[in-house]
Amino acid sequence: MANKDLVDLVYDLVRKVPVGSVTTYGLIANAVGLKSSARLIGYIMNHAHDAYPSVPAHRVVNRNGLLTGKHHFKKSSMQTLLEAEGHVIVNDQIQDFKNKLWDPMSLLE
DNA sequence: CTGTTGACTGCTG
DNA sequence: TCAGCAGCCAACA
Repeated sequence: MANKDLVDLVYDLVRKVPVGSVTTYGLIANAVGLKSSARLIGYIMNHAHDAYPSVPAHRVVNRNGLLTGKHHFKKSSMQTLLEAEGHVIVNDQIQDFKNKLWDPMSLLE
């Protein structure tokens, strides 16, 4: 098992986010060891469109549960995708966000 | 090689 | 409570 690039590691982690749950940039950054570099996650997710298999970037939001990256979804709206998975979006924000939040560290443990 | 940018977060005033 | 600033790391010009 060769060491993957940081980008691939983030992709793989996001793909493992369970349906009906969401995670945050900060938690992902922490899970890959970057801890304070949530911005990198955002930058990496920008490239996620070119990643294969496709990365469910719509399950990744900022720590407030706000759909900060929805503007980057060209085909389908981020909100639509989340609602299709059972999430409730109001004012670009996930309702009951804390209850739906999934910590990637729990997978690594 | 150097500087800028970015789907963020946390602290400080 | 709200607004502003600094920090973090990688990719691109």
